[in-house]
Amino acid sequence: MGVPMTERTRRPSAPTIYDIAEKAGVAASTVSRALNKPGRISTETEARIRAAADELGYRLNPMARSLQSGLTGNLALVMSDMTNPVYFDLVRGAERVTADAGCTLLFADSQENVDIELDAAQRLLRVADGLMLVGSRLSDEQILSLSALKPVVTVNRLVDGIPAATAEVEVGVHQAVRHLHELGHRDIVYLEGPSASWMNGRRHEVIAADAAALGMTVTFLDSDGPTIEGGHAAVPRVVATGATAVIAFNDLLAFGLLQGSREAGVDVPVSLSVVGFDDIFGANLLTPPLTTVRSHMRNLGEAAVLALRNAIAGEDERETERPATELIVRGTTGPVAPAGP
Amino acid sequence: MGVPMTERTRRPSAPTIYDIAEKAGVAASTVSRALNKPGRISTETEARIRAAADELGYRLNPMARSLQSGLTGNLALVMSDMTNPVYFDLVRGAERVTADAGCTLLFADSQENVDIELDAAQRLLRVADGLMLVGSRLSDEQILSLSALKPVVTVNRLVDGIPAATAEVEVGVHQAVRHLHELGHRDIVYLEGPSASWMNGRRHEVIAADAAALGMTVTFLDSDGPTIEGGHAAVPRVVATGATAVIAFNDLLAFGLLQGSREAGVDVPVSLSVVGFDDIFGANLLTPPLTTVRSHMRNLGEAAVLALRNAIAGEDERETERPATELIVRGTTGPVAPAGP
DNA sequence: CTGAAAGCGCTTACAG
DNA sequence: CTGAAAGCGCTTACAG
Repeated sequence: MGVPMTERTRRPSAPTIYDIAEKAGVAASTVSRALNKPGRISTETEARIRAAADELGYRLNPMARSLQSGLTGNLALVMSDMTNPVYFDLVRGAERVTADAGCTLLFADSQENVDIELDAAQRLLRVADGLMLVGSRLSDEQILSLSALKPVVTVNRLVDGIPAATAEVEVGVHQAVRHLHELGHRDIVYLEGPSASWMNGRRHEVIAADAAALGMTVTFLDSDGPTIEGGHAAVPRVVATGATAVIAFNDLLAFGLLQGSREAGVDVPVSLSVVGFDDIFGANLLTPPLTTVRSHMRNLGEAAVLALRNAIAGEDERETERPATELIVRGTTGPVAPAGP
Repeated sequence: MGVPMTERTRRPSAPTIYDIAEKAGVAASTVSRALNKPGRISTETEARIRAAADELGYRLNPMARSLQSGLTGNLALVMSDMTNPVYFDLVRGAERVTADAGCTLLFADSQENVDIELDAAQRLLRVADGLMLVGSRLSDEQILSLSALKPVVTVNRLVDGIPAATAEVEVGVHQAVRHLHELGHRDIVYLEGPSASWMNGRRHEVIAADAAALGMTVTFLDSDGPTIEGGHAAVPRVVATGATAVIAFNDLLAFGLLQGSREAGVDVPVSLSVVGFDDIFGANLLTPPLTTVRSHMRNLGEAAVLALRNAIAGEDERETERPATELIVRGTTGPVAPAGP
C-alpha cells in the first residue's frame, strides 16, 4: 500500500556544490570556480558543470558565502517615519539601485522614536553590510558608535566623518523667501520641525538669513510634531503672530495648517500664505494646491545607496550628493492683503 | 616614528565565541550553550561567560547560525507598487510584527511589472525564510513554483494551496452599493483595476451581485492602470455611459476621477457621485473629501506576517485572516440629481 | 586547469 | 554540567 502523501508541497533540501561535483565528476572546488570565475576553467569542464547545476536546479546558498566573505549583500535602511509620504520616492529609488547591484534592501521604521531607531539600527547592522540613516534623530555620538561597527551613511543629516547624502537646501529656500517677498510679505512665520532633525536646523538657518537679507522679520514657532495634526494645532499661534505668511518645515505640517485655517475661517491664500517642503503625494490635489519646495527624493535615495556601496568597498570618496531643490508655486501663496481699515 | 594613523574609524574583526571561551577559560560549545540555552549551564560559569561576552562586546554572527539552521530570520515582502499609499500602513504593520519577532523585513517593489516581480521574488527568497506577495500580478503557476522553494503567503490574492491574508470584501461593497441605492442611483459604473489583480476580480463580482440584487445596472469600464492618471483619463468614458455614480477599483483612480471631473466641468457629487477603495492618505483632505471603502491595511500586514511565520514553522493552520472593511461616507457621494428638463 | 585541505563562526549530538 | 569533534555550504590559498 502506498504511503499517504501529505498535501503539502515537498521542499527537498537544496542541492549543493557537492551534488554538482559528483554529477559532473569533478571536485567541489572546481565547481565553485566554474560558477564564480568563468574562464579559469577549461571550457568543456565548465560546460559540464553548468549543465549539472542547471539539471539539479542549483542555487547558491548565500549564507555559506557570507560566512566566508563576511559580506551579506544586504543594505539596511532606517527611516524616522515611513508613513510620511516624503519617503516613498526615496525608498523606491534606493530599492531600485540596490536591486540593480544584486543586493537586497533591509528595512525598518523608527516611528520618530530614538530608542526604536537605535534598536533597529543595531539589529539590522548585524545582518547587513552597511546602514543608511534617513532623517535620523540619533545623536552624533550614537551615529558614530554605529559606524564603528559597519559603514554608515546619513541622509539629510551631517555628522563629522560620516559619509552623507543630503538634498541641497539653499536654492529652494531662496526661491521661497524671495517669492513671498515679491508678493509683499514682510512678516513671516517658520513652523519648526523636530529639534533633533538636522534638516530642520538647516532650513531654519537659511530662512533666517534670507529673510534678514530682504528685510523681513521671521517668527520661529515650535510644532508638536512634523505631522498634519501638528500643523492643525499650530494655526491659532500662527495667526496670533500677525504674520501674513508661514513656511512649514514639511508638507505634512502645511497640510494641517491648511486644514486648520479652513476650520478657523482663515482664508488661504488671501489672508495667509502657506509654503511647505517636499511636494509629497497629494500636495497638488488639495484645494488650493500647495506651494512647496520640492526635493528630488528619488535621486537622494539613489545617492545614499551609491555612497553606502562606496563606503563598503572602502572607497573614501565622501562626495556628498546634493539633489536640487526648487520652489513649486501653486495656489496657497498670494499677494499680501491690503491693510484692514 | 609613529605610523600615520588613517582618519577612518577602525573596524576590528568582531569577537567570536572562541574569544569568549578563551577569556572565560571554557570550551566554545559551553559558550554557545550559555548564551543560547540559559539554565543548562552552572550559574557561575554562565555568569563568567556573560561577563566575558559583554567585555568583548560580543555579537552573534547570524550568518554562521543561519548556515547551521538553514533559517535566516528574514521575511521578504514584494509589493506591486510601493508608491501606492494604500501599502504604507501594510508595510508598517508588517515591519512592526516582524521586528517584534526578532526578524527583519526584506523588501522589493515590482512596479506593476510581472517580470520584475518574479525576479525580485526569486532573489529575496534565497536570503529569506519565506515570502509575502502583496497584490501579486503573478500567475497561479508562478506563485506555486515559488512556494515549492520556500513558504509563500499571498496578500489579497487567493491561490489554491497557498496560505493567504485577505481583507474582507463583501461588507464594504454592500455598504457602498446600498449607500448609492439609497441616494437614488440606479445606473452606476465600476472602473476596473488591473485584470491580473485578484482583488479587482472580487470587487467586480460582489458589486455585480449587489447591484443586480437591488435592481441597479452597472457598466464595467476598463482603466489604463490603477493610478491617478488612469482615473483622469477615464472621465469622458464614464460620463458617456450616462451613469450617475462610479465606484473605482481604488482611491488612486478615484482621485483621478475627481481631478478629471473638475477639469471637465462635471460637478461631484451633484451630477456624479464617486466612491473609492482603501481610504489612502489624502482621501479626507480633498475637496470634497472622498467617500471610500476603508480596509485595515495595518492589520492585513500583521496577519500576513503571522501567517508566514506559521507556514515557516510548519504549522498548517491556513486560517485566512480577514480584516474588516467599512464604507466611510464623505463628500463625493450625494443624491442623484433630478432629471433634466 | 584541477584537487585536497583548511577555515569562515556557530550548533549539536555524542561522550564523559 | 562540560568538552572534543563533526558539520552547515561555500571559497581560497596551496600544490601539482
